[in-house]
Amino acid sequence: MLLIDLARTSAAVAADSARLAKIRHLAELLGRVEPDEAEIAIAYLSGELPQRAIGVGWAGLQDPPDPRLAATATLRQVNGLLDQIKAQVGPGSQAARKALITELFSAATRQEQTFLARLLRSELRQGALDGVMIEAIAKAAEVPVAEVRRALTLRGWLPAVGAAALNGGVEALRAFHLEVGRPVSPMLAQSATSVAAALGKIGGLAAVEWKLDGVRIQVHRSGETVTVFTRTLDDITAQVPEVVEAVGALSSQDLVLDGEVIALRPDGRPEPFQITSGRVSSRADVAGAREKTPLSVFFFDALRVDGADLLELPGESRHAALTGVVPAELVTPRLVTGETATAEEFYKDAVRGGHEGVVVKSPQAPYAAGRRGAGWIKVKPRHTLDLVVLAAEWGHGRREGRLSNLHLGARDPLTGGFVMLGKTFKGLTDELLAWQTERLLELSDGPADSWTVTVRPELVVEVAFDGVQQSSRYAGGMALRFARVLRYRSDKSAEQADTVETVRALML
DNA sequence: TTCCGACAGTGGGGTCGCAAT
DNA sequence: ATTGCGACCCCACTATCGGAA
Repeated sequence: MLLIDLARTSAAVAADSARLAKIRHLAELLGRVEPDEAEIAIAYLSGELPQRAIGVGWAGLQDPPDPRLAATATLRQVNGLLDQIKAQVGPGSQAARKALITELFSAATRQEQTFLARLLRSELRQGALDGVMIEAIAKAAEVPVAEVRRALTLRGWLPAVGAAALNGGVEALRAFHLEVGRPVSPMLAQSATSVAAALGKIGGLAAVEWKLDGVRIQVHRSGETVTVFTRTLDDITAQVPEVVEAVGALSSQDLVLDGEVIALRPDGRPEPFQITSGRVSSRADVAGAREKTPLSVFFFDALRVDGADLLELPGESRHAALTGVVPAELVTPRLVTGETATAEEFYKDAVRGGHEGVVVKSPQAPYAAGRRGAGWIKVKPRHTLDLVVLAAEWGHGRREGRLSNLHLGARDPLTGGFVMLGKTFKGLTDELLAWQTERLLELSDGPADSWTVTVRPELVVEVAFDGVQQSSRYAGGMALRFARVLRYRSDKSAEQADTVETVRALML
């Protein structure tokens, strides 16, 4: 199959807003792909690379060569070049990758170049990724969608599942099963604004668990071999020997567990997320890092215990299996209750202990691998501040032509100026985007550069955020975590905005 | 007919490893 | 030694489609 076939399909998918039409376009293409190219086609058209990451990003794609006129590149050729690009390491690799990118783009037409650039930047922008591709695969292979979803749950990588469906039908899909050593996409949680709201969504009895501010892990054990995966299924076994030892010490030889690693201080309170994150991603001198910043591990779910797959079982049964093989000190603190007051007290305890909040879980829900299931609902406290807009950046994609990303500042009473605390683009409706674009252009005091408009500091915006973290990026040494806009405060002037002292007090 | 679940898109701060300067 | 880039850790929120109610 030719690359141009994919580029054309992608353009057609982008041009139709209806999901069913997108599915038709994708299924039509999958219906004529050759068996040995199915994996490549599915990967590209769902916005990922079979190589996963190849070391080329936004900067590496600047100044593409002139496109050619005839479309002759095949999927096999393109994918072979991507393999070569990924294989470049060591001194001179940047130039070597650049040369291969030039070779790749020189062999592409204009439409193919556009498709490749979007694919390599992970910005396909065709309104279809895995979710739509699953349906397209089912349609093209003439198998039930549920069969594709089930196989994906167990295999974790859609191109492999899709190729099996196209080439082997339902039987090939049914051959997928949970394998120790091969990670499963972790189940994710929805959010609620309060414990009461979360309990309301679950209805009746619920399990309430501490939400620890660490790194999600999935641990597999087969005999003496323990492997640790992250949320995106990366293998971090070498960075977390504490986890390997803890699971290796359990009596059960055959396990798949879901949990969190976190750096705790000697008094048991959590370190800031930055500390845990740094420790987990640090590959050099793990033993030394471990001395300084030991990791603790807590498990909250079990997907497999001693040969039994538990994914389909209710949450309570999985948790019973977990506590059957893991000692209490390695299990995330948890309470089962139907009482709102009891659950709220537990939540307050967690927050007082320095933790993120809680996850409220349905005792009945199965493990919805790879999905944001309604069976898990997280609740976290929310801080708010009234901050001043210092500048705004032009948006991309559907926000093109709109001022989108706001630079947020707190008042500094000492200087009479403002200290930047970060940016946010979240929480804005289309209506608000239109309004702020107009208003900010009125307040503009000239563009700082081609994508940022600086403004007179007059507009006050109420911002919600999860916490304040240390920052080397901003002059005040602080940055907001997960800032989002709640509303503009047209009733307030900049002199009434919150001050840096208020923010600094939140960091302690 | 209305409601709501699932998905895609739009980007945020921080940290590490690596290659280039 | 420092800098820039890519990848990945944490992530919130809105708009939209189409099936469920």
